[in-house]
Amino acid sequence: MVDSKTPVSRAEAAGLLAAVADPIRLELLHLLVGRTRCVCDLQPEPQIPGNLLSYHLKVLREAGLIEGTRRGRWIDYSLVPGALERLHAALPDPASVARQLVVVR
Amino acid sequence: MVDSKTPVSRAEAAGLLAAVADPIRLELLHLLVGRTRCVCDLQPEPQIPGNLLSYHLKVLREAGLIEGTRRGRWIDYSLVPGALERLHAALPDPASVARQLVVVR
DNA sequence: TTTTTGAATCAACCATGTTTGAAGCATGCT
DNA sequence: AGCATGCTTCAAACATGGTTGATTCAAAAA
Repeated sequence: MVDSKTPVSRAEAAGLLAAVADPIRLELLHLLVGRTRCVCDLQPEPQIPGNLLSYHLKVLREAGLIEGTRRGRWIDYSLVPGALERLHAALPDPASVARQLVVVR
Repeated sequence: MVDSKTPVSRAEAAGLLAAVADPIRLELLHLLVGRTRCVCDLQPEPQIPGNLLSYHLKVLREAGLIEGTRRGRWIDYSLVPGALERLHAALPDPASVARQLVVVR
């Protein structure tokens, strides 16, 4: 039974993975797992200039993985619902290997 | 309980994902799920020149995701055991979000 | 041994992505 | 209004990655 909202072409899947295939962006994603954070405490280790941080947030935003909402002077970022599921769905499913090991011959 | 053979730093994880964040390589990976194939029938759609195919296979090989063994004039490629699991482990775990939704605050 | 086949490698070229520095914009404070 | 803060945007410099064409290599066939 397959997730029907993921009709991902290979190109789309690759694009989604590319958004995350960067140490800084992967770190940002981890910082956002399960919580919302203001840009100001979204600094990875080691620290990076603010405009660079902005750039990487933009890449994740344009990939539809995160979203930001303004709160006064600050902008809070959080994962878009289903973002992690969509990422995993972009990868081949390990379970299908097991199935083939059983069925094929 | 965490998979102990995955002490992946963010940089390592990002590198692994980068190996797969390309439409051609993602397609190659899918072609190898559950079966071994000779390079000659590893042609993605649309077809690509042989040397380019070789290049992409090399990227996947150097990432430790696939391996090739020579059989006469041909070389058979297959997934390295655990390759798909390692890829998924490079992404944040969706389950941990659920946990935080329950535990936090 | 020469030729053919399947595949890898190399160097050059082109395209894309990342980083930097400077400028811009919205919000809130005085 | 004027100024400070938090964040984004822009253009230029730089680095990396993908593609191409030519060459090389190993194994098998002639």
